Amino acid sequence: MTLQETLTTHIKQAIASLYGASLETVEFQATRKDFEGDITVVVFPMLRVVKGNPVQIGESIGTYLVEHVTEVTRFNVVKGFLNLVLSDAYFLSFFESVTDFSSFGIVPEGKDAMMVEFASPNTNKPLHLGHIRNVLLGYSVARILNAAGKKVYKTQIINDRGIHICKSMLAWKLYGNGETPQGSGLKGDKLVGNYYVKFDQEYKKEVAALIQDGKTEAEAKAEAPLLLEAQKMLQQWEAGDPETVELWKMMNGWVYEGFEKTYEAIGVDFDSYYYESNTYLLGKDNIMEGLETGVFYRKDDGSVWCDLTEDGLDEKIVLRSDGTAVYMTQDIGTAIQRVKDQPDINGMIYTVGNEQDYHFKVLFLILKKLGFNWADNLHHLSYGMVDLPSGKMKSREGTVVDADDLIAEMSATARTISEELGKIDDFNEQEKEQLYHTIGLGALKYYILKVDPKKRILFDPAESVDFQGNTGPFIQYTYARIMSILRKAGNVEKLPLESVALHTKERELLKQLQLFPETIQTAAENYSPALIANYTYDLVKEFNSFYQNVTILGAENDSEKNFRVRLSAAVAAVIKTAFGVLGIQVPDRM
RNA sequence: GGCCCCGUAGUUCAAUGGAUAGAACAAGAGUUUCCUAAACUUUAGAUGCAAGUUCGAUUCUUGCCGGGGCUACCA
Repeated sequence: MTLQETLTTHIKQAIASLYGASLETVEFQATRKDFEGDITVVVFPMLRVVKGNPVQIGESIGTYLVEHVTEVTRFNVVKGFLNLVLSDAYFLSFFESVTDFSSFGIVPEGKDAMMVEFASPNTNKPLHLGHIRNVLLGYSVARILNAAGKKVYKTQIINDRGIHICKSMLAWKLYGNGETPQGSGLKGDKLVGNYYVKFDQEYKKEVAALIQDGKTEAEAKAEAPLLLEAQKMLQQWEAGDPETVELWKMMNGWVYEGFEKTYEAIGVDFDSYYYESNTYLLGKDNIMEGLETGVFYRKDDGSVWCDLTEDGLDEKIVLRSDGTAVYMTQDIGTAIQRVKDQPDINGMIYTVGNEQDYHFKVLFLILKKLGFNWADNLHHLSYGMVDLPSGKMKSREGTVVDADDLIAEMSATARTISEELGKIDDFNEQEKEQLYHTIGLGALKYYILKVDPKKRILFDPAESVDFQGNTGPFIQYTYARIMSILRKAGNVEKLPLESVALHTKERELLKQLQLFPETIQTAAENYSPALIANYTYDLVKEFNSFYQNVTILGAENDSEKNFRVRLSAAVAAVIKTAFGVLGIQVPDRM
């Protein structure tokens, strides 16, 4: 039984015996720093069943608890807040009860499985800052769910077909002179992306020329020879024309090699891949079944729709009049296919930008209407756009922040700062590179993950990311400093804690540590890496305050020293776990 | 027009309906004979506007004002 449960039981008894009333629930919160106490009982809600002055009620409950609960040593009441002071023994026994802080808060993986989709790139251009936010969110949510006991499959759907892919293929064919990644030394995705930009440039020239000749803008855009040729290429691809398919395979292959390098640099991986070229015909059968059961209906022109007006949404088309699929058709089919492929999953998370909020609302509703029991466990992990000071990122115009460039820049910043500090001069070049990468990436990941996903991020590459204050490197630094203490402390055997009297700072640290398992659970329920990030920062602040105010290695006696070293080790272990679920590494030295 | 999201210090972010709205950066003032100063301590500074619900509202409701998005037989 947790302390909260114990307290709840006793408070209910107190209310029953003192006032003859019965309480449903008791509300707790952490005591604010300005007041004495560790845990606070909010009296106000009790006024519904107990008539009286909140302060008096608080006083009488407090008196009762001190008498009946050994962990409560004293109390004070401010307005309607009953602040309880807990005994040292309570905190120390919590500390003793955790045998291994490196797995503290982690729930062992159970059978309940989820699939998390993220990344979802197009194969006509490299990954950019927007993808980074997507990938970091998706990956850390996958890890958080896993830490909370779920089995998790990480997947992505790759948009590897369509007119936009044909555009870069066509441009390469016309202007490429057989350029290859091997020959040019360019990363495959970069090379292909260049031709996508090239297509747009040439296309714009053609459009301008046509307008010169007297066409309207709309006509010019529709009739430009390059576009017509790209459309023809798409038809050839769909018809299975060997030459086109061959070109498509080759260029996509280059892109995948490039993507893999980027994923490796970011430090993420996937368990499965879905390709749109395989899934774009899926879903039609499911539509036909839904037509029979009355979930969908057919209009006179032959198109098939789903009427969602009763649910406050519009009518949605799910099959064109010519019988071909739309985006929605595919997503319905893909979702169903995934459950077939991986029958143990009972829910999916889609990491996709918030411009598709409506699409997923509709998708989930349709799947529910189709009667799938897992449709209740679908979640759109929706996130805001990443904007630049110059405005929106547009890949066709080349105004994007490239993922690889950004990571390299972050490492370079880490290098500059580290070299100035000169703390790792004894590292060899390879070790240094590794460390700069860890720090630079840590800065980037933390910067993005600490923000509520719903909010837009304004990212200024020029100012780059800070390394001071509430940042990844600050937390990594604290970890490295603790590791240094532990190296100096040597092997520490556990001494009994009975003689230890808790310092205020030690109390605060223990309280913060205690919150970790709950934080993981809440983060998993809310799909929120930001909660973990902010928790970790609070823990680190607490540790730094402890570190500055208390001597660890030079403590007055052996048992104090022993306790402080073990406490530091516990903090380090929790930082490592917390950052682990965010997908951020921590260095032993920096 | 309809629907959705966001508006908190100069800036970037916090705050299960709870106490005097927390941090960080930038600005000012301090702290290193001592375990890594990428640190710590400290001063000043904010809920877009107006109503409502409540013992209590940054949080919930409504209206307005600002920013963004969706509203394709595109994906």
